Amino acid sequence: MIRVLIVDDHPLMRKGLVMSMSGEPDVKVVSQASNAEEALDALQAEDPEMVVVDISLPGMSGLELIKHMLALKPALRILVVSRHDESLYAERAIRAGARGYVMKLEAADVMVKAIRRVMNGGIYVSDEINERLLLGMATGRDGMVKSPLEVLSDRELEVFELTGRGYGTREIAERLHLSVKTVESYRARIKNKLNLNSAAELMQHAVQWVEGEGAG
Amino acid sequence: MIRVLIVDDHPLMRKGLVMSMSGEPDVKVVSQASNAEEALDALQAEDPEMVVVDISLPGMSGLELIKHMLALKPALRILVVSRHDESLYAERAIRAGARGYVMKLEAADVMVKAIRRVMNGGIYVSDEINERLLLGMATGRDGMVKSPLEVLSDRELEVFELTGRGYGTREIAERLHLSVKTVESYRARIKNKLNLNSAAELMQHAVQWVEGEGAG
DNA sequence: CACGTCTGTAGGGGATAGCCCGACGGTCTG
DNA sequence: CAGACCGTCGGGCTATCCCCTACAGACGTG
Repeated sequence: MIRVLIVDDHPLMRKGLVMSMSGEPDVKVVSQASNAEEALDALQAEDPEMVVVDISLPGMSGLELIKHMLALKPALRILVVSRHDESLYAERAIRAGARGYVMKLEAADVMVKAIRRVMNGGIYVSDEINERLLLGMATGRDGMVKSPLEVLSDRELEVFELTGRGYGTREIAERLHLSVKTVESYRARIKNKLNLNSAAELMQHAVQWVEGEGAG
Repeated sequence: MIRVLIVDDHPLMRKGLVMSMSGEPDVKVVSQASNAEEALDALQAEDPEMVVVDISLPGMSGLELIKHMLALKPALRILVVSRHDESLYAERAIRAGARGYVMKLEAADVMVKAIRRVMNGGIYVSDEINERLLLGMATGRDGMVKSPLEVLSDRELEVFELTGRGYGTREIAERLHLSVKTVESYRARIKNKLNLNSAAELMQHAVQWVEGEGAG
């Protein structure tokens, strides 16, 4: 029996995930959470074997959540679902320790397949992503298209995305539970990495990027 | 019996939507579609009373789809679900003829409530959005989103546009040969007119507007 | 192994921008 | 003609920006 915790801020999506697993007699959803705090609580309370987690939680702290959960339970199997088809999110997720990455656009049977693969000790990503990951490893991870996703660190990317969604420095700090000063540091580093000269330019590019990614 | 068509590009979300309605004996999902074309086909084939549609579809936007569907079946009741908490989307959706707007973040019972309200001839939006619409009506305008072009004065629009191009207050002042204080005044008035609460939000909307030149 | 670099976190301090006030003459409109 | 909107600014307080510094852990590379 595989005991699963679901973490997604969309109640309807949680329902969809539950339903997609309902056909599997040996898979049981033991708890659900809608944010990182609830997820960590549920992790302690229910001690599931697997967590299915949306990386785009409010505050986009999905990657952080993965790291925290693995710090608490290193043997935990984590499967990421995301609305992003951006394969670099997958790469980040895997690097953070997740065992699989499934796009929400994919059907329910893919979910089940991914869960089984992960429970058997494997890693599940789409063929396309798999190829890119292998390619990246083979070529020493450079020579691809330069996008914020490539250059920015996890934390920087979170700040970048929230910036693009119209949040101010203070709001971002609150959302990520960081000092305003830390957020300022990230913004400075982002500007540096992306060759931007002012906060206005940073905002502009962040908004454009978020728009283009369909994130939000 | 309310016959419902579901339009969403996420299979899991469709499952969630179906599940959220499964408790209602008089509501039946007769068809599902993952894009606008399928939706229009299903509309013709099944002739449902209601459509639950995600506005963020690939390709043709949900708003366009709504207009097309209403052109074909004017009596159709359309309920929009969206991942955006952006109230601008809700207003656009209602203006396009939808009878309701529900965020995916909200729970299943809200969905059911919204469906019932809409089927009874009403309109369902969140309290917050409702308040904004009423407020808009109370202050003269009919609550519909007007493009910045319509609401803003010439000078305000210039500032808005330059803001969206990534210029800071000082740069704008220089370009327009104005005092920084004057530019600040315009920005304040713009925020007021567009119901924006911070400089970050202003930037965000300005960038989006400049990008799409007012299209949604 | 030591050294540099990247990352995550954060503070100090001066410069700047944002934000809430008010103001004043002009235009347009009911 | 009163009232709203428009273009234009200032005062003054706060928040943000921006540049510097710091430091510990990870990571890599000579």
